[in-house]
Amino acid sequence: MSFWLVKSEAQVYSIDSLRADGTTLWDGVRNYQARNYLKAMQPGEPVLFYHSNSDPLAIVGLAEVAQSAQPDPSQFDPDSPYYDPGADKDKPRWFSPIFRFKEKFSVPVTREMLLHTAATREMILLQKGSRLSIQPVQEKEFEAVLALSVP
DNA sequence: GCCAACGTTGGC
DNA sequence: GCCAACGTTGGC
Repeated sequence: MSFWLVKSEAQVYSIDSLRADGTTLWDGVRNYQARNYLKAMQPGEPVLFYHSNSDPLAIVGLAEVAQSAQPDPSQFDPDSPYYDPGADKDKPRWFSPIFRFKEKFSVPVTREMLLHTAATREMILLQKGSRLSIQPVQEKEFEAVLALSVP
């Protein structure tokens, strides 16, 4: 069982968008390391949902993997901003799991809180220059985030 | 708005 | 295969 964190800009796709949709195909990721993590995700695994480029910067809720990765359809769509002319239908380059909404935290777990908590201070999210939009999270970090989300 | 940290591209 | 130029991410 692995634990994950995904980043999303609140103005683009927020935890409220996910709650409204119920489930969503996580398309458009065009980074190989992130792609490898997406492919490793298994149904039922928990996914922390982080708002980047937002105020507050915070983990705002919890999702889970509803379905493991399938070829990302946007790579084949010339009208999509995520179109990849180098992608081959027989050998897709990019993959998308489906996430399911679980909960929106009543208390957003802010970057500030994470930095000031011993158990979360070392998260990849907080490392200087880390731009990975899909990250593995240690179990102890995951548990600490849930604890912080309880008022 | 700035800029550091990366990832990617393309000329050689 | 190197590396400079460029584009993007994302915190501040």
